[in-house]
Amino acid sequence: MPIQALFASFDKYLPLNDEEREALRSCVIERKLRRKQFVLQEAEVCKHYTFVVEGCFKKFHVDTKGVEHNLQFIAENDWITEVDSIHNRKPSKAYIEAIEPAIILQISQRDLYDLLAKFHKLERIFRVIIENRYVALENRLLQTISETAEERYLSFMEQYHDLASRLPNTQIASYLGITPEFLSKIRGNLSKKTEKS
Amino acid sequence: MPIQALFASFDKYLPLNDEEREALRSCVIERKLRRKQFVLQEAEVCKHYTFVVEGCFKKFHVDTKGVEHNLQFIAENDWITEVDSIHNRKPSKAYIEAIEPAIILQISQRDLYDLLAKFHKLERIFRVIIENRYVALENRLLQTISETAEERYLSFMEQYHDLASRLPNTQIASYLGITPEFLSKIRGNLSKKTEKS
DNA sequence: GGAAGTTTAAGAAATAGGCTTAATGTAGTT
DNA sequence: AACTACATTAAGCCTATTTCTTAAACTTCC
Repeated sequence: MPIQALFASFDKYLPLNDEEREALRSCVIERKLRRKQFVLQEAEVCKHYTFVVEGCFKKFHVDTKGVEHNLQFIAENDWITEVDSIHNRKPSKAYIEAIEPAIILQISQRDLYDLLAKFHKLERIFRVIIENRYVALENRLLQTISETAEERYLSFMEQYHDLASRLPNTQIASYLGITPEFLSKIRGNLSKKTEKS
Repeated sequence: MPIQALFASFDKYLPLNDEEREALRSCVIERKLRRKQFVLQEAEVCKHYTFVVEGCFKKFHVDTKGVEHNLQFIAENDWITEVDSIHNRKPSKAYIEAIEPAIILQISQRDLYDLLAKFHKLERIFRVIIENRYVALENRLLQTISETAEERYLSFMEQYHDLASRLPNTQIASYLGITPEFLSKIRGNLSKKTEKS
């Protein structure tokens, strides 16, 4: 049952009681997605908080020259959040797309607000979720600002080593802000270095 | 009274009642800082949530080569938050330093946790505060990733135009990830462009 | 099994942004 | 008020990092 994954994820923060579980269960919608399907497209207002049960997503932005920039990868037991769009009802600046076939659980903005108002515990859990996201994002910014492409690649591999093998290099390159060819060059250099030593 | 600024800031999210105000007042500590004083230093564990009543701060990171990278500026009616450090009791990776003489209000981590546990409304306000921070940070990342130095400068001026005049160029350059000399070059180019048209 | 997409490779080319120096300007401290 | 320590602008040269290009080999997917 996919919803068990959601409960388990919450329980890591604070264990839920039956009432809270029931309330959650009654407003969660399950969806299956194929590769390349979108959860959210640019200019659309995000209507759901989305929990990933299975599969992997990329969140990306298309710049004025038409180039895609991967902002984030989201996989199992993690939340897809387009914070500005869902809370402030603004059109999204980003796309969110499935890289693999996926199962997700969605809660509508309306239902989420009711849940947060009714259960202090859920409000807390969602505060902590967003805090964790904030920390991850700040680390990402730090890396982007102060590291070379090679260092960023190494940081990425360390942080996402489980995911890395599931992702095509083009996607990783877009995350790192370089071309796939250059990523390949970096890998070549690194394997030369390790051979020597 | 500095604490009025804090109440006013909260009231923008959700109006506080007397009990909540009293609880807040009883655990808030006021501090005055001079230029170049630190609120937090690297490797230190952040012990307080800090609200800026007056003055302006920079949050920065020093890389392996000793170069400073400004992550963020924080001014009046905004919160200084070192999320990872305060919540997970980890040593901070960043420094937070006053650029101007400042007045701040601080709540200890312990007191904050009590407040959040006791008052659902405060939990909500702090959730929304961190969400807003997240949105700002995501925009910053987007700019860093997909814009040229000149575009980043223009975005910065748009977003922080009130602050910009209070900040020395060296600080702005460090935020943009370029040298002060190059920032000066960008400004020169831009004023040439506008002269022509 | 064939088409479409990925990865590696390697050399040439572009350019954004750094470095240096120097002269002038501005603020903070005593 | 004067001294000092930073900040800013400018200009020319420079180069490290990436991109671009082409091509061949390898995968994955329907």
